[in-house]
Amino acid sequence: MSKVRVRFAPSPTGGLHLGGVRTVLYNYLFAKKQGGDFVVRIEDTDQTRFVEGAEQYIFNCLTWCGMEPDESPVTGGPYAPYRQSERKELYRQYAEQLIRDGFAYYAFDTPEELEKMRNDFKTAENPSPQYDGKVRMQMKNSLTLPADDVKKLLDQNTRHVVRIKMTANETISFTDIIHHEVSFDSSLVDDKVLLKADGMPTYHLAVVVDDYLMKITHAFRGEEWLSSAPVHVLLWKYLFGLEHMPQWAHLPLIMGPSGKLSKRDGATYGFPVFAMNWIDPKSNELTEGFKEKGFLPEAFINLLAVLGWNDGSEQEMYSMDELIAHFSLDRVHAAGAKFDYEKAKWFNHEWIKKLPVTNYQQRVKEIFESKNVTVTDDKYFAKVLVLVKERCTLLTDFYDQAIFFFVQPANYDEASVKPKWDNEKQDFFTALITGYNAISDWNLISIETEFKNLATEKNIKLGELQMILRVMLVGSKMGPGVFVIEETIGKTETVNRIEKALTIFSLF
RNA sequence: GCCGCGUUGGUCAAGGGGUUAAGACGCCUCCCUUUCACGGAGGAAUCACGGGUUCGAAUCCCGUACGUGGUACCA
Repeated sequence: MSKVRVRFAPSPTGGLHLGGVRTVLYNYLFAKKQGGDFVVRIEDTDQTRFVEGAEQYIFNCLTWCGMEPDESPVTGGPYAPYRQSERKELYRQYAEQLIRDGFAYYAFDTPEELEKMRNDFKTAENPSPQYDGKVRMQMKNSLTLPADDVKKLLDQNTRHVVRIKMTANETISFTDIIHHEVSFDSSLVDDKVLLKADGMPTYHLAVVVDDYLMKITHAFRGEEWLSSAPVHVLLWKYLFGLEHMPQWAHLPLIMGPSGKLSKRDGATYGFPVFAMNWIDPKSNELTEGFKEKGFLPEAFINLLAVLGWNDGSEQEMYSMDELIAHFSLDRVHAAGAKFDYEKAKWFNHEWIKKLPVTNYQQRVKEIFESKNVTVTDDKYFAKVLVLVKERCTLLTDFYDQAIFFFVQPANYDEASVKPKWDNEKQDFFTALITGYNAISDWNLISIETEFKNLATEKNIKLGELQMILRVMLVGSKMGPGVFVIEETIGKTETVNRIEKALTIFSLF
C-alpha cells in the first residue's frame, strides 16, 4: 500500500474557524498515526475572493496549534507549487481531455442568459433550476451549436466555461469512511462548471486534478461537500480511474447555537469562532480568536478533537501525542455536534491546572504588560502563577486573580468589613503591625504564629480577623490563603498594606 | 421544492437485541475553606414519533416528523 498522504486545502478568504481547525486536526492526526504526509494546499482559484493576509494567517494558526505541514507553499515539497493559482495552466488540458472524450462541453452562456434561464424555468416545485440534463440542450454550448460556430467562437476568444456533462439515470455511489455507502441519482446533479471564463478551474476540477497529481490517498473535508461528491467521483472515473481515487471522509459539521457555526455566532453569543484574531483588511472588522481570548493551544486542540470523536473510553483529556496514538476515523460521529462554549472553557481550565506555568508564563506576562503592569521578576511571577492557576479558566483571568501580588488594592470590599469592624479589631491590627515588624525570619510559620498568638491574646475569633486581613491585602474576598499571600508579597509590603487599610477602616 | 446526511438528558457522548441506559460539561444540594477556587458526596434530567421483526428492541427494518447541508463561472 502506498504511503498515506492527506491534505488540508483551505481557501484564503478570511479567518480560520473551529470547523476548519478540526478538519486540519483530523487530517494531521490521521497522517501522523499512519506515518504519512500532511500537506497544505491553498485553494485560491477564486480571484474575486482573494483576501490580503489570509494565507499567512492560516499558517500562523497552524503554528499556534502545533500542526506543521510536511509540504506547503511555504515549506515547498516535491509536488510544488501548492497554490492553485500558480498551477492555473495545468488544469485546462484536463478540461479539454474531458471534452474530447465527450464528458464535458464548452458553454457560452453569459451570466445574463443564465439568470434568464433560472427565471424562465422557475416554478413552485422547482424554485432553483439547475443547468442540467433537462435544460442544457436549450442553452448556448458546444452540444447545441454547430461545430463551425463553436470553433469560431473559440477562435474569437469568446468568454466561455467548460461544464461537465452529467450522465442521466446513473446511480453514483462511493464508500465514505464515515458515512459508508452513499449514493446519488446522477439525473439530479447539475452540469457543474469545471473551468471558469477566466481560465481558472473551479474547486471541482482542481481538487480532483491536484489530489491525483499530489498522490493524495485520503481526502477529508466538511460534510457540506457531500452533495458535490458525485461530480468528483465522476471526474475521477473519467480522468484517472476510480482505483486511484482517494478514500473520502466527510466530516460532521460543527454547529452553532442556531445552525452551521458562523463567525456571526461569535459576536452574538460571546465566544470565539476563529482560532486567532482576524482583522478583515477591508472593513477593519475584528473577529476574536481562541488564542487571544485566553485559550491554550493544548486545550483548543483537545476540545476540538473530542467534538465528534471519542476512543470509547472515559478519557477526555488528551495531549497531541495521545491523540495521535488513540485517534481513529471509524470512531468519528456521523452526526454534527453543537459547539458548547462552557465545556470549551472547562477544557482550558483543566489544561491550565495540568500544565506547568512555565508553559504559558510568557503569554500571561504579555497580558499583564498589555494592562501596563511591568513584570520585573520572572521567578516571582512564576511563583504567583502557581498560586492562582487553579482559579483561572482563561489565561486572561490571571490578571484579576493575581494583580494584588503586584499592586496595592485600589479599593476595598467595605461592605464585608464594616459590620465586623470595632475598636478591638482596630486595636488588633495596630498591634499586628508591631508584631509583624518584629519578625526577623518572614515565613509562613512565623507569620501565622504571630497572627494566631495575637488573636488568642486579644481573645478575638480567628475567622473574622482573617477575612478582614484578606480584604486589607487583596481588596476583596478572593485569592489563596492569606498567610501565603503575606509570605509572597513580603513583610514590608504586608505591613504597608495593613497600615494603609487601617487609615480607611478606622473611619468606620 | 428537490437531493444528500443525520436524530441517546440542555450540550458532548458510551452502549449496536435482554444493562438499574456509562461518563463529562452545565445546573441544584451538601461537605471542606469564615474568601474565591480546587477537591469530595449527592441530585434533577435522555433513547424524536408511528408501525413492524422478535419471547424480548435505545439497539434490526419501513415510514413520518424534525434538524442540518447542498441546490453559484464560492470554496
